[in-house]
Amino acid sequence: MDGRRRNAVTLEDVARAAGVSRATASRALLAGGGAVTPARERVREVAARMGFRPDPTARALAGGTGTRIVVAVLGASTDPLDDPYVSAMTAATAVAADRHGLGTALRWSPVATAPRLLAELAVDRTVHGVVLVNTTWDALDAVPAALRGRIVSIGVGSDAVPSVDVDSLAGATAVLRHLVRTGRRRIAMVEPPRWLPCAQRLCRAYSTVLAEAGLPRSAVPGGFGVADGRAGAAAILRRWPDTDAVFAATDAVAFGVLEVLRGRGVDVPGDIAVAGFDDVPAAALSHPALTTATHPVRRIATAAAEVVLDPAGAAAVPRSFPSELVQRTSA
Amino acid sequence: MDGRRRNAVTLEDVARAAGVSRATASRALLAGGGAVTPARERVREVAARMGFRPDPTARALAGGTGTRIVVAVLGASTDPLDDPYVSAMTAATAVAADRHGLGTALRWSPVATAPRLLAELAVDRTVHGVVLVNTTWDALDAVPAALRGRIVSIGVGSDAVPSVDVDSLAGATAVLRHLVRTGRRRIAMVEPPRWLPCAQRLCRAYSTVLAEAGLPRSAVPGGFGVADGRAGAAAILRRWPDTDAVFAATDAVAFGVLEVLRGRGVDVPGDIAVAGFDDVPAAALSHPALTTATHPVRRIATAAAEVVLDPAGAAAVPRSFPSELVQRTSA
DNA sequence: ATGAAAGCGCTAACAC
DNA sequence: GTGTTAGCGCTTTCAT
Repeated sequence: MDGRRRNAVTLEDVARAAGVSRATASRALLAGGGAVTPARERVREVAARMGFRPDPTARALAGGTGTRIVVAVLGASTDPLDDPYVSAMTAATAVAADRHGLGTALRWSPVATAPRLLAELAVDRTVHGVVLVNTTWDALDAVPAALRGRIVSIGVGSDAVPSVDVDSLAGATAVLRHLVRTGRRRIAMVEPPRWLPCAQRLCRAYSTVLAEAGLPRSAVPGGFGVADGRAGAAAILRRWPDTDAVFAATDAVAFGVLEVLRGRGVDVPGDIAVAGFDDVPAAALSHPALTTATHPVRRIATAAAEVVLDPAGAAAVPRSFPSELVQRTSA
Repeated sequence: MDGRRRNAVTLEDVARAAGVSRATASRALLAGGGAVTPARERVREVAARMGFRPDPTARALAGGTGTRIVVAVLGASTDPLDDPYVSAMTAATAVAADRHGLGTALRWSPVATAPRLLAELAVDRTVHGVVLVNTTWDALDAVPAALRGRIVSIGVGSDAVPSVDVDSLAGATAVLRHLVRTGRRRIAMVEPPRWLPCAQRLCRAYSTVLAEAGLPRSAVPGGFGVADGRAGAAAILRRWPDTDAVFAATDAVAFGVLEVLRGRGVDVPGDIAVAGFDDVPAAALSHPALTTATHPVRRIATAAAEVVLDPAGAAAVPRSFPSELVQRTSA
């Protein structure tokens, strides 16, 4: 298309200007906290003055480190692209990676074939790091050794795989306590999918809070989507007609619940309170506006990206984020 | 972290197996539709048999082509990350780029400094191509020559910059005709931001359809977001109390309008019909469910990515996508 | 058309 | 610690 682009100022230039070899210049610029030799300082200064920007591509080729961080989404649905949560996560990662001159890729796999996906990523020379979304225990066990140190999980982690997580137990507890505090006594729940480990905390919170309050349990299995909410609501109303609150495992599920209740002329929150989980953009816009638990998706994604982009500084990255009650009008 | 990763099968291996030099093998694999020499065929066959996957990183270093396609978003807001449309676009691009072993980056710039952003991208060796979102005429004029052939615009284009677009004139016309057909006679509009060229088509559709029907115009300036909808609705009700329909330039704006109407006890669609534009996920979930125009965001993003990823095959990529009325309950 | 050779810009062994 | 020497895997002159 256009003439070949050459790099503005290369390491070679910097080295020459600083009066050292390329290798020394390279080390001076790379070394995290090594000794503070005069040469090192000089190189750094010269590089800064000349506006040297290391070429990530060359770096990747020489070092065998890749050029992209891939967001690997495990799930039942065929396209995580329709999931606002996944899109937001990917976009935030794309911003974070950009700051390091790297790119981001989005790949999806059914939960069952996660091991194969991980194996592929492990041998792919273009992948710099991996962010696992919707992590399962099996997936954690299947992480190849070659991915160690450059993979991070959103949700549950393991000895080998660091994680960035949200305190969903606290968030769910806050939501449920809110329901109890506002006088609800027949609190039903549409559960999250069974295969997602970190979602089980919502079930724990449900059991705990209801036990504390001496209230009866009434939970039905569910999933991630609106359809699960519709089915769940129908089942709940059938089995426990005296239900006065529904805790949905995700906002999408809550929307399904709201739809069914509206269809049956049930007043929300008058007759039945409804609470979701996630605080997607639509939550604030629904009618009634959804009471839910909010999560800093952007900060979570940024933290995860940081962990794989700069393993050295990973220790300084916050790994746990809050899940907090947002009280709107549905509950 | 882990041992150096080497490529499974390199071009060198293929060349040797095919009994030719690396250069020949490279050419054989690259040439689009050159002559069909026996050697070329043999190389291709051998490569396929050996499962050769060219290393995008090496390719980028040698050829000066980059490793990532950057989604450059122009806008007034500080973070396009909160915009579901931008997130979806980025995620779809991240999937498309992945198929070519490349990554995606997301970068934002105020409309005013678009030229600077474009200049930066033009000299950045890591960028393979650019997808411009929310393109303005000024931005098109500012596209550096070095970006020619590897930049595509979503929305308006120019001689130098190909575009992937949606037929928003048709979509808006369909929405407005629907309002007229269902008996609305005082149709107001909350306009899109003035600086976005492709959005002006909605204004054109509004003028045309209303003129055709012999109806009076009542438009107020607006923007992209919920707040613009709130302000717009208030202004409209004040100036034209007999309004019986509102056409909002985006779904978010429509949500703002709905909020105000609900607050004033106006029945939608009984008293006033409301229609949006875009069909974001929340549109189907709002109450009343939003009548709007739907756009295949995913296909649009994929097409745009394809244009910059494979300029040779760009001619075969669909460049215009439909904008179609989705009738729900708000109008 | 093909091969030999020269890089792309950087990192990493290896000696000193 | 520093310089020297090899590459990383591919594309692209330049001769032939």
